[in-house]
Amino acid sequence: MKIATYNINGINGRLEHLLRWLREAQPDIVCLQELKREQHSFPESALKDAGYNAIWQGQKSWNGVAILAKNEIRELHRDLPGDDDEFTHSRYIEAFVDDVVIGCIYLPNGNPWPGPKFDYKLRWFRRLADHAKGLVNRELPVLLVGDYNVMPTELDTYKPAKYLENALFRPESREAFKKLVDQGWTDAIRDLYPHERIYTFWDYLRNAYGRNAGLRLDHFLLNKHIAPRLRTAQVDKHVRGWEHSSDHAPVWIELA
DNA sequence: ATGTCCCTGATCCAGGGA
Repeated sequence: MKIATYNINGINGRLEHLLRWLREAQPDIVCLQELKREQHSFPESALKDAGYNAIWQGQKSWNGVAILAKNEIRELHRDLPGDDDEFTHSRYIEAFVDDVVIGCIYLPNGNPWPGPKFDYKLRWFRRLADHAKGLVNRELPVLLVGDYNVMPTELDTYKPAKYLENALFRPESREAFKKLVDQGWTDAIRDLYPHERIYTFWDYLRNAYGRNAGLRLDHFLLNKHIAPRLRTAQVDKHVRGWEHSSDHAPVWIELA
């Protein structure tokens, strides 16, 4: 089983990219982030024609998450539980697909630090951790997949010193990610490749992709009922090199 | 500070977000 995540940075102008990549990669389940499209205008039929069912939580202009799958999708949540008026962004959707529970995550960016956006990121992180605590020990395979907007360690950025004041690399953000993982999750890519520099994002600025000035922001967290099934992982880096691509590349793992 | 790209809403550009 192949499970992927792709921050598409606007599905409006990127549907053809998505379809092209789906054709070549043939993932079984895909988590998408940054749809930047309203709920009613999601390209459901184009994806259906491509062989994928979908559930999604859209929003005008910003955010937006979706889960695609070749098989039946049973929706569990369209947001993190709780009806706090503070959290109005479309950043989480969760479903039961095949034999797994999968949460699709688009964590707030949080820049600039310090400031209200950074505080919001940490509050959102706490809310995710509260929910994750209830999932990690479920007697089911569970995955929390998506754009965490965190580089967990110095290995996850081409130039750590440059990011010390960046919300994606602030100690508070890294600590929040570590606390989440320490609940009992496996960071799939780091587990398979403990010492390699692996990036999933290259900024549009300053020819970052050409210089391989990347960041690892997109992560797969696996609970103990699925971590032993992990076989391989890959970043489809070439997709970032396509014309008018997203600033993220698709990333996938293969499970036995 | 800068660079680039996507989005919106009001003009063919500015401002917010990443």
